[in-house]
Amino acid sequence: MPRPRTPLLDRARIRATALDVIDRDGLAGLSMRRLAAELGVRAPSLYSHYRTKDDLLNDLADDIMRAVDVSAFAVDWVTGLRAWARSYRAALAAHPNLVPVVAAGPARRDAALARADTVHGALVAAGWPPRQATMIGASTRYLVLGAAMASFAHGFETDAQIYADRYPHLDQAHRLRDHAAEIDADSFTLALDSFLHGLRALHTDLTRTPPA
Amino acid sequence: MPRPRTPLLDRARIRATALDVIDRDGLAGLSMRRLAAELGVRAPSLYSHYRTKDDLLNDLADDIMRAVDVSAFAVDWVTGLRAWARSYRAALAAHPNLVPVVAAGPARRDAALARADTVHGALVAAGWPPRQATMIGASTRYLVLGAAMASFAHGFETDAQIYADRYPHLDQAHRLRDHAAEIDADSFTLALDSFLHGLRALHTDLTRTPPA
DNA sequence: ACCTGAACACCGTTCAAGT
DNA sequence: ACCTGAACACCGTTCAAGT
Repeated sequence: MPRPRTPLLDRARIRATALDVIDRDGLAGLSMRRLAAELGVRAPSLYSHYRTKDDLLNDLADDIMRAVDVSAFAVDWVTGLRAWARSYRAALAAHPNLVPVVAAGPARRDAALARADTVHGALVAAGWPPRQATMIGASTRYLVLGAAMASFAHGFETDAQIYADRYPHLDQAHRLRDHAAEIDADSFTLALDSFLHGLRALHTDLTRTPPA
Repeated sequence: MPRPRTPLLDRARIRATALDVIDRDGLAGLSMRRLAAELGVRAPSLYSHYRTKDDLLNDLADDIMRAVDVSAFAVDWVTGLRAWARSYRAALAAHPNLVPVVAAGPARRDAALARADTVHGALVAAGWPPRQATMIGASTRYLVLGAAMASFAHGFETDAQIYADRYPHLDQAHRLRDHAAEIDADSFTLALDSFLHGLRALHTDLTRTPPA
């Protein structure tokens, strides 16, 4: 089948199908050949639309980042930070198999950088020194990506009871496996709230003691 | 070359060489063929010692985890938690290319599970309810793995100045790229201290209000 | 401009064969 | 028991060829 009047592929359709495959079969389940087959086409055709598989994956990650909401910084920096972190986590949880790609770095991703820019600007506007603002953004990112990546649910997903007798203290933890998703959510909330609690204390000190 | 009197390979030598290759060329740089070549042998020989590449990678991750120190829980739970988190982070920073394997889950790793068991036991002994102890362990793991995975240094390692005009607030952040490792270290400390600060407050409430 | 078959240089893993 | 060559079923990507 040579070039048809109307193209068989476009970037949006390639991305949508690629994301489906990744959600269904995992990141390792996506190959250019399998993706092409899913699209009714041969692998080399994809290279007419995406220069490399890596470019495609980065575009998918950028799509994910577009769902992250930083609008709550308009209220105040604590509200903004909490809402940012929570929507960031939700965006990743919607496509857990793609998290390693997102974690690999925002280097070339517009949506990720635009949001980082907003966060940094809002924190500086709230009185944080630029370096602290950078650190707060980085810390929050650690927490969100760590929670998405190292989720309790994922960590213990296989072979459950086996450890019970060898690691007595983990027995409790393992019996909680059924509620793993809930534990992940609560652990994230605990970490985020504690973090914000500490930051608020720091910010108070900061505004009480003006820079010399 | 058929079977020599003394075996050419053993698991320890395979692991040492594999870790060298990963440190030097990245996780994607390790293939069974390249590893075999480095060891002066053919790829199939490796399967006489390791059942799969995955088993080998998990053994490497377990080696890393063996360097993680949980002994400070003997002092008190805050000291223990801080020392655990810091030595965990240091262990990962020593082999950053292996972090994705560690993050993928401790499911089958003795060293990781033994440490998780100690942490959980120490927290419960300090008066935390088992579920809270699980959450604290999970949260700390999020933070450590997130910091190792989503390091600021790594995220912006390529193309620096390009973003400066497009994302004005990030200009500062990018000019700090030279100190990226330092920013990562300080961000981790900030997040960890804030987290522990919040936990201490929770623990005080907990011991003041005994369970009904 | 977009899709194709064929090809290149790789993968992880299996297996029969050698000693 | 340990190592080998050959093979299987894959990869990402390139490229000349077709329309």
